[in-house]
Amino acid sequence: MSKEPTILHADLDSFYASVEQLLNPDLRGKAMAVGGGVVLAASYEAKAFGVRGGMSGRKARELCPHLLFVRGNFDQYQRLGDAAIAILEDYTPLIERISIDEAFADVAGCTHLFGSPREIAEIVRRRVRDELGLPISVGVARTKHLAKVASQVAKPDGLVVVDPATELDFLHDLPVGLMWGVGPVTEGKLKAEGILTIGQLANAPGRSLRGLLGDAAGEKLSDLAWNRDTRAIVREHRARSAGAQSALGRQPATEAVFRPVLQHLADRVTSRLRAKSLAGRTITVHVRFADMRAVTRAMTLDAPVSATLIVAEIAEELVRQALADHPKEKSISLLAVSVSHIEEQRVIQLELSLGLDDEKRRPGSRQGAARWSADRAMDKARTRFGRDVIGYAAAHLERKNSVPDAFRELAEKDLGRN
DNA sequence: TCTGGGGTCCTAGGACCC
DNA sequence: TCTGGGGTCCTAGGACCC
Repeated sequence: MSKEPTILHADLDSFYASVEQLLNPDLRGKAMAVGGGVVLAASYEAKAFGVRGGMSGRKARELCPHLLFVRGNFDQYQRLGDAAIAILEDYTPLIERISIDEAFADVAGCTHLFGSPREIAEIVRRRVRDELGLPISVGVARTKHLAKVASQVAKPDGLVVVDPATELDFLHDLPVGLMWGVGPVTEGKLKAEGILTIGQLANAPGRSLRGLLGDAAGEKLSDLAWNRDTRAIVREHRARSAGAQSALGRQPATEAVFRPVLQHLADRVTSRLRAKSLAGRTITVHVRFADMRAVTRAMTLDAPVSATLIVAEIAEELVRQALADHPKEKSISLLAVSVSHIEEQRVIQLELSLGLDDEKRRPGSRQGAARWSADRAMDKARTRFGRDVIGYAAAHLERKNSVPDAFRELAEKDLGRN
């Protein structure tokens, strides 16, 4: 591992809210939030009242009665998030984008051109402020985890460089909740053991930690607490799954309700897969009941699929199973469809998408094999669920989106190259 | 207090194979 | 007839992240 801290973690502050305050001067200095039913992002002025992302709009208004809500300008978020990443790219190609507003960068190879990591971080922060008008916090350290912790400590609108000589001193005084992988549940378990700081976690016996949190999590947190983080910057991640979900409020758990929703979700997912020449073998559905309890049903096929109708029919059958297993649940509040075990599927993609896309041109000799695979997958489904599972489904869905499509697209991860 | 949408990884138990 | 161990895959559920 290198001696110098060259990993930057750059994180735009309260991103959506900052963009809204940038676009509309009337919102500056005010407690405001993006969203409606749910808070997608809150300004620092709102956070001072305890308003947090993910919180229901009602709860947020309780905490902060004068809170201003704005609908999102999602295309602007995409544009400005990309622009901030582009500024980082002026200094190094070694960038791992985590989300729309957050990225790691390794500047080890470019300090001779642009100065020390601290200087590069300062330049990036100034340029994002000057050119885009947005606050961004940056952490600089020897490891990804420490850089990320540092950027959280730096917020709002700050820079923290962790000196390698004192990194454990820096880390060990901080609360465990700042660690990557410690959420509310883990934090609660640790607290029950009297472990409140990262230092206390570091000094807890590894065995008891693994017993408390499981082998993998115990091991990982122990490593992170001692700053034994060996993860490198990864520029491109291959997608392992793709999914879509829709909150329904509270609707009767009937075929008339779930069929059109599942067809819409299947179409969203498979069209994304087909666009990247991908297909997947495992179809998973989530059903959340009115009481917020959720169940999962999954089925793995012999061959990968990406056709809307196949995924939709299997999803419907899985939902029927889930409902049959919970006969007392009369209402559902959310449905989700996801496809995993994803593989590249250039040839079969063309076949399965026949009639759905424009791509009908293909070498005739491949048709047989592709059809065979599709049929085999269908046969597997029929073996499991009965003859008439796979058929033609019509229903088109006209529905009022609970969330704008632009936000869905924002949340989608790029499934990969191509 | 009834909460969006898109992901990753881990665990435990069971089926199945050698 | 009863009994072992190791490995892989699948399913269901859960925690966590942005």
